[in-house]
Amino acid sequence: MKKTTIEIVQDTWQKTWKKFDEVELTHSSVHHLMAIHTLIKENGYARGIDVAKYLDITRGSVSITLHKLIDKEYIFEDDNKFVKLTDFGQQYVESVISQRRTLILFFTEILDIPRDTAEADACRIEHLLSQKSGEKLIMFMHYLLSDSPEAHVFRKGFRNFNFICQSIKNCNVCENTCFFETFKGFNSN
Amino acid sequence: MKKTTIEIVQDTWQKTWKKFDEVELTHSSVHHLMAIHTLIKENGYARGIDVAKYLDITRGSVSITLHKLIDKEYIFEDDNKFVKLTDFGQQYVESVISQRRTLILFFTEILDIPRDTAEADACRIEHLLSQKSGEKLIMFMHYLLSDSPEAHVFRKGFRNFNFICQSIKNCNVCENTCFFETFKGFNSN
DNA sequence: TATATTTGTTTAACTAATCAAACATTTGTA
DNA sequence: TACAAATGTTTGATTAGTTAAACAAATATA
Repeated sequence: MKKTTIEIVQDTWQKTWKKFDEVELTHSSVHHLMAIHTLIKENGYARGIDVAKYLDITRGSVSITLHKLIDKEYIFEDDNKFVKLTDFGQQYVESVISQRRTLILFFTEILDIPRDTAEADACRIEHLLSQKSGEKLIMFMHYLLSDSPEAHVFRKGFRNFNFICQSIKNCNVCENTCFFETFKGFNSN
Repeated sequence: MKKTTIEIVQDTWQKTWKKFDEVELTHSSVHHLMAIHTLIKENGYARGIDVAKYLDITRGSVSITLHKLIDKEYIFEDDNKFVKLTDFGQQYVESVISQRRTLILFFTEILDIPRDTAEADACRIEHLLSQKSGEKLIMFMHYLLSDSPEAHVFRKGFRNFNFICQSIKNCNVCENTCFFETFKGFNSN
C-alpha cells in the first residue's frame, strides 16, 4: 500500500519532534553545569548555595538537580562537599561553550543582532544543536570571519544587502504570505 | 561598590537563562499547532484524534493541550468540534514555518548536514529564535544563496575550505582545548 | 432504532523543575 | 565549647506534559 504524502510527513515528524526531550541534558541541567564551570573559574570553588545564587533559584531546587548530575557523572563532590566537574562534565561544558561562542559570534558579527538578544538566543539553542551542525557551524564561522578575500567581499556585500521580496512564488522561505509581513509581532524578545 | 567580574556575568545570565521558559509557547504546544496546520492543509480538517495520531501521543494529552491553545486563542473549535487556527495562530504557524525552512536550508545547503539531522535540529530551534535573529537569518540566507558573484565565490570557497586549528590562543571559539578534540563524543545525534 | 465504535474528557499517576518551609547538618565565632 | 548562622536536604505544593484507564458523548452501522 502506497503511503500518502501526509503519512510520509507524519513518519518523519513522529521520529523527530519528540527528540527534544531526549536531549542528553535539559536546559536547566546544562545551566547548572555552566554555572559550576564559571564559579570554579572565577572563585576556585562551587557549592550548592553558590549555584543557587548564580542561577537565582532556591537551594532546594539546586540540591535535587546536582544529585541528578552526580548520578549521571557530570559532577562529583570532593571531601569538603564542593562540587567539581568530572572529565566527562568538563568536556561537555567546553563543547557547549564553543557552541555558545560560535552562535553569539554569528548573531552579533554577521547578523548584527544586539548583544543581549544574541546571548539570549544562543542560551536557548547552544545545547540543542547536533554535533554535526555544531562542528560545521564553527567551520563556517572560521571561514566567514577569515581574512580571505572571498569572505571579505562577501561580508561587505551582505552589509549593503537590502532584501525586498519580489515574489512568493519563487521564494523558498515563505509559503503563502511574506515572512516579513506575517512575522511582525511575534517573538518580540 | 564596584561589581566584580563574576557579578556582572551573573547579572547577565540571571536575566537570560530563565527566559527559556518564558517563550510564548512550549515546544510541545508549537508542535500541536504545526500538526493542526499540516492536517488541515493535507486533509482539510483536524480533530483531537488526528493530532494525537500525527504526534503519536494520547488523545487525553492532546485534549488538555488543545484547551490551553484555545484559551490562548491560537485555535478554536468550529460547530462540528473540528479545530481551526485563528488568524493569530495562523500567523504564528507561518512564522515558525519560515524559520524552520530557513534553518533547514542553512543546515543542508550551506553546512551540508544530512537532511534528517538538519530537520531534527531545526525542529528543536525553530521556535526559539528571537524575531530579530529570525528575520536577519532569512536576509542572510537570501544573500548567501543568491546568484550574486560574491555569494557564488564565497560558497565555492567554503566548500573547499578545510579548517585546521593553528592556535588556541588566537581562537575566538575555543577556550583551553580545541573544540574539534573535546567535542567528539557529544550530542552524537 | 439499537447497538457498536469512535472520539473527547476526566482522573490518577509519573517525571521534571520549581518554591517555600521545615528540618538537619556543618561551619564559624564569641 | 556553645550557640548562631550558613548550608544542604527533604517534604508538600504547583505547573507542564505525558500515559493509562474510566467515563461520556457523538457517530456509524446493522
